[in-house]
Amino acid sequence: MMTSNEYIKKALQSLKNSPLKTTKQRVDIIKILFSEGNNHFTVEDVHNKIEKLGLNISLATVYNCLNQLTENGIVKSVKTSCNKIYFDTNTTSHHHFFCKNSSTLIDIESKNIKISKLPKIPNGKKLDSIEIVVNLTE
Amino acid sequence: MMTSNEYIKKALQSLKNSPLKTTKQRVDIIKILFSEGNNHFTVEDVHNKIEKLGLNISLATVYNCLNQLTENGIVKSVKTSCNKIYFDTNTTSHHHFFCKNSSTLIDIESKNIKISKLPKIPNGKKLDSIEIVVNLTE
DNA sequence: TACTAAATTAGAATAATTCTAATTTACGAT
DNA sequence: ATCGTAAATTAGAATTATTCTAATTTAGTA
Ligand SMILES: [Mn+2]
Ligand SMILES: [Mn+2]
Ligand SMILES: [Zn+2]
Ligand SMILES: [Zn+2]
Repeated sequence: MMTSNEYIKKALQSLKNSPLKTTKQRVDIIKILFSEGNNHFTVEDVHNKIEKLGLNISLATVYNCLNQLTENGIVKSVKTSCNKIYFDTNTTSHHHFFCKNSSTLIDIESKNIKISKLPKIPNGKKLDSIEIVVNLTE
Repeated sequence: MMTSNEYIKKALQSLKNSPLKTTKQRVDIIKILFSEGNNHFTVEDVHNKIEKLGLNISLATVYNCLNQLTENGIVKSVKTSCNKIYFDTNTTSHHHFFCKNSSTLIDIESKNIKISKLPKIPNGKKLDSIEIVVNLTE
């Protein structure tokens, strides 16, 4: 089990290894994202934390930053049956519980879910990924 | 295998059995939706067909109608990794291929996919539904 | 035929996200 | 250390999908 500081350090190292420049805004956002280990955030969530911390980062930068962290494999984006994009600090292949009442995502590790039968992929296409969402209610 | 006319008749009958009034607009939209048997439509798709047919149905009505058909179990809504809602004439429990290049949905019948292992549902919540999307590329 | 709740409509409003174009910054080269 | 430049940030406008509003029309019933 990694500590939150280890998560942050690892993500900051990935940022350094990426073609992205290490800006104050990106470092602050990474610290927010990874400070609780694996987690799921909307842009709104991140922007709220930024305001609470008294940091001044514009909404456009939050969008830019999260999209570029996604493009560079530092976070992952998850679409749910609600209309916002979630950003996921867990970049491994995994699945989710989604609670419709509280709009929260909970990780399901790949090893804890198993698909034992799949239809054949339509001609001319190839498999990209499988996303399983287990919707919950309270 | 049902003919498209049979699909349309069945859906119009469901409309009659629902608390919704049978209006010209709803009948036209149902004919568009079910004219090719099982299919998936965005609001834009339906509105384009309406314009092509020279029908005059406002966009607000297309939204109202599709939402009410969904609420009354005549169609089903599907969220994908693209940002539009898809409406599905197949109201049975089933899953989907989603081609990211062409933004098209293809049904996967429940019997052709099998989950043999699921983690336990978090305390205090109950299972609502499982949605599997098999993302494809071309 | 008349009544009334429901449906339709055009356009305004909203929500999430992306774009624009001006300013600022990171960082490699001097 | 300073400079030059491509990249990043920013505020605000624009866009996209969808919902809301409130006036008008219609379906189905009495
Ligand atoms: Mn949230
Ligand atoms: Mn479409
Ligand atoms: Zn996750
Ligand atoms: Zn379907």
